Amino acid sequence: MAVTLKEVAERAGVSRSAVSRTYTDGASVSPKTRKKVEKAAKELGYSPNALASSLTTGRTKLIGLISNNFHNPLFLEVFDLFTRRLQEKGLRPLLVNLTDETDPESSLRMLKQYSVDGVIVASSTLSPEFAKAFHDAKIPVVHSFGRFASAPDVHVVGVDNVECGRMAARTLLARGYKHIGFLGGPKGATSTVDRRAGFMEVTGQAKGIKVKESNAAAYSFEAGRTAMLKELKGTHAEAYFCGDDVMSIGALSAINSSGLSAPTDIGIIGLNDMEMAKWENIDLTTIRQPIKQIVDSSVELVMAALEDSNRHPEARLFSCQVIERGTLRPI
Amino acid sequence: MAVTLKEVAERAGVSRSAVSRTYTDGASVSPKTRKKVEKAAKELGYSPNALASSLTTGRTKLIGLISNNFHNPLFLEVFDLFTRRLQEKGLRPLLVNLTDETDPESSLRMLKQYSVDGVIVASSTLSPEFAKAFHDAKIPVVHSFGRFASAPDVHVVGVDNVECGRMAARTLLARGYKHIGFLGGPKGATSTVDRRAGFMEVTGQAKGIKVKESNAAAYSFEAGRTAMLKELKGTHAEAYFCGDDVMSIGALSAINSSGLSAPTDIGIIGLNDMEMAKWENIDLTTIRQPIKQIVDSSVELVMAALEDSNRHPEARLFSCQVIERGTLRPI
DNA sequence: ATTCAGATTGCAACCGGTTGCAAAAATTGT
DNA sequence: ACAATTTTTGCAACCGGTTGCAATCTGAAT
Repeated sequence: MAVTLKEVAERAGVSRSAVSRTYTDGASVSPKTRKKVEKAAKELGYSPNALASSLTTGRTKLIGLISNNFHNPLFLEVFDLFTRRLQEKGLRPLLVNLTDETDPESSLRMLKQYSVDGVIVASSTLSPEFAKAFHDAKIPVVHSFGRFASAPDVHVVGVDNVECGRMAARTLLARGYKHIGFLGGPKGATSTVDRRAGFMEVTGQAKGIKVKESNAAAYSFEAGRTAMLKELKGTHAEAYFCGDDVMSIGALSAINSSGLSAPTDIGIIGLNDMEMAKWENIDLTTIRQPIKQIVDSSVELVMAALEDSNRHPEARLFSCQVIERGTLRPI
Repeated sequence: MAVTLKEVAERAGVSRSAVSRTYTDGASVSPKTRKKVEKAAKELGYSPNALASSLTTGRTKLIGLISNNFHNPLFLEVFDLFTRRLQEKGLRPLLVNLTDETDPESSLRMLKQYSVDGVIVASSTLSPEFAKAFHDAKIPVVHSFGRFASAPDVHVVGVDNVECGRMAARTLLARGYKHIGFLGGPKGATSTVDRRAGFMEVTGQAKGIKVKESNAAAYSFEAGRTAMLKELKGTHAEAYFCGDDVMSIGALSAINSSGLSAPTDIGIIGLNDMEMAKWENIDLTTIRQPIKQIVDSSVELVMAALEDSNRHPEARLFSCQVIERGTLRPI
């Protein structure tokens, strides 16, 4: 098998502790022994067993990265950012795909078995109870893209979805749309609920505005398309705020198949600003979530929580921004 | 911290071995003690520390999942499938994002440190040397979506890209295109090289066919779009085989921005059949890679390699299939 | 040369489990 | 009831490291 500390010690003619200390920073080793150890280690091709050391140190540098968003292209970007950032910080992502079939209990148990130092839950649709389960198991957890709460149970990093809803509404009103639609994501999702609240708040206060609302079955292309096709059968609004970018693209597809086009016949504003949104054939006006900042902040927060395990739960919010492209008429 | 085996043993009034054996299958424990142990474990909320046991058993059930494809939507599907499958088999994916900046050496070292049982390299563009490095480190490795070789250095699961090239060429010829184009991915990638070879083989044997070729800088939307825009400046072919689906979508976007359309003015056939390809606004004719089979087979193969570590390297190939949609004219 | 503080070193116990082995208990056969 | 098996059990050593502690070494100060 692999080369062990003992073999290196023998070869270098020092004690096992000396070898160990060479690879532990802050430990006291003379330059001379360090040299000897490093030489022997190189010759033998030794690298310390991180798992064995975790036994005594109590730190594995393993971070559970849990998500159920394996169909939303935005999350490929999110995973990219998370893995890069964690790697930079010397942490290792243990990926968990929380499908509908897998029971959360068993995922939790397995993460405990692998003694992850912390957990990042990357999902807007996941129930807060799930994140809370980790909290109860005394594992630091950060809920990324989670729901804002003024007194959160667990650390949350994300955007204020209520404000996103307001922002979308204001954007549509500013462009003079009089009949506007809220085409939300799945009704149960907290993100949908919050965005709707903000949206309705602003539109409710405006004069002479007609609002209609409906929901798609999921944050997906098909669901967005289906929902928009349904809209087009009745009297549709002049512009819609869609649940997210993927749904928006589905909606646009529905609009085009019906012989209409955006923004001429119907305006669309999405949410997320995933990479595809700026593809020239999509050119979607949308509200950008600052995913890089959310990711970086989540990693930073989970590391901080590692240091101080009963750190008080904290909510970090980032502001969104309207990205003007070609699916809303100009102001 | 967490509850340990010792505490359970004390509570149950049995030896530590008894507890250990309760959680090791195949071990000899009487139903009576097992009951006692399970009771105590439940009361204490005990779950065995997988890392500690790996120390003696030599198995972590950790599988390194390495990729550099964090921008190709196909790979979100691939990650979804991999994580699900690995989870089903009781294995845990340790995700590694091999960016251009990260040096492969250090990733290898880190995976060794975490004593992963095996490694799956999921990438078509990754150099075979990289996969080989693991092989040399005596870690079972499967190169998924890798290049076929009749005498492979490491296990490979994927498709025969040469045959894909032939298939694309035949499909175009069958539709009567006389002037056809190979719009490949990055020139260095083995997948590009192989597909080109197959494509040229078939077109070279056909009579009266004019072939032109060029390459995009990457398997990406932008690169595909840019490459196609360039084509459109000169005299373009009647139909193109594009490097992959994302590139195809970029190419289609270029075609549309130029006031042309597929398949009327130009035909496009892609490769992969990622989910987006069947979106109604894309409706891309393409060659399907059976990614589910590739993934399942990769997991199966890595498990087999775990059993028998000096199993002979094996190449598993799956056949592709043309999926007819709307970007090529009918036969 | 002597003293003494600070740096370096090795010993041995420990982290949370597993496992070979021999002793103890349960089962079987007569 | 007794011997021969088979099963179950606990002891103790081990997996690959870390770390508190006491012993040793070093160099500066006297």
